[in-house]
Amino acid sequence: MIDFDKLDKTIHERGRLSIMTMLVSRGEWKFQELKDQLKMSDGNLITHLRSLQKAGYVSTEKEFKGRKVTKYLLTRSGKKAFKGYLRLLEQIVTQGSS
Amino acid sequence: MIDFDKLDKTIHERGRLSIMTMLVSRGEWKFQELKDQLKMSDGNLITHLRSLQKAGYVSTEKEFKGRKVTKYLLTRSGKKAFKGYLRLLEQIVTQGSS
DNA sequence: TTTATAACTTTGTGATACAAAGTTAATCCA
DNA sequence: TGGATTAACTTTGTATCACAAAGTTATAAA
Repeated sequence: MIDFDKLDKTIHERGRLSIMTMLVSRGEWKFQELKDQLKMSDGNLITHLRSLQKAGYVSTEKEFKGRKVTKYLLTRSGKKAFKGYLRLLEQIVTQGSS
Repeated sequence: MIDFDKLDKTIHERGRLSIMTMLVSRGEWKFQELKDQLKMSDGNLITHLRSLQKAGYVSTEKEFKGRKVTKYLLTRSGKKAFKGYLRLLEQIVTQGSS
C-alpha cells in the first residue's frame, strides 16, 4: 500500500508543482519567465515561491544589470524532495496501470 | 511544456487521490475498508467520496445482509479521468527525471 | 427493548489559493 | 533633474475546502 502521508503537500499543490517541474527541468528561471509560462498573477506566483523558499526548496539570485531581475533555482534539498515526490508519483502510476 | 491547467483538481487532492488509487487497484471497497486503510475520519472520508460521486467518478452498491454495508467503485468515467490524470503524472515524472 | 454499529449529516475552524490593488526601488528619458 | 516605467514585491479580501467532532438514522443482534 502506498503511504500517502508521505506525499509532500508543499510540492503537491498544482501551482507549486508546476514551478518545481520547471525549476528541475532547467537550472534557473527569472520571475518574469515563470510568470509568462505559468500565467499566474505576480502576487500568487510570489506567494508560492515564498512557500517553496520557506520549505528550503528554492533559492534566489538577484541582478541589477539594467532592470532589476530575480532568478529562482532549486536548492539541493529541493531537488531531493522533488525526487522523493516523483518516486511516490511513480508508485501511483505503477499501481494505477497494473 | 506540460499543461497544468489540465490537472484534475478533484483527483489531485491527497485524500481523493488515495481513494482513487485504491479503487482502481481493486474493483470494490467497502466504506469500512477504505476507512481502515486510509485512516480518515468517516466524516472526512464520506465528504471526499461525495465529491467523487458528484464528479461522476464513483458509484455505490448497498447491501443489507446482516449489517448495512456500502461498497464503492469507479464508474467508467472515473476510470477514464484517472487514466488521464496518470498520463499527466507520467509527463511530470518524465520531465523531472530527464 | 436496549445496545451496538454502519453510514451518514451538520457544524465549526483553520488553512490557503488566488486576484486585485497598492508599495518600493531602480532605471530610462525628455 | 524629475516624471514615467518596470520588476518585484506586500497587503488585503474572498471564496473554497480539508478535516475533526459531534449528532442523526436505521438496522440488527442480545
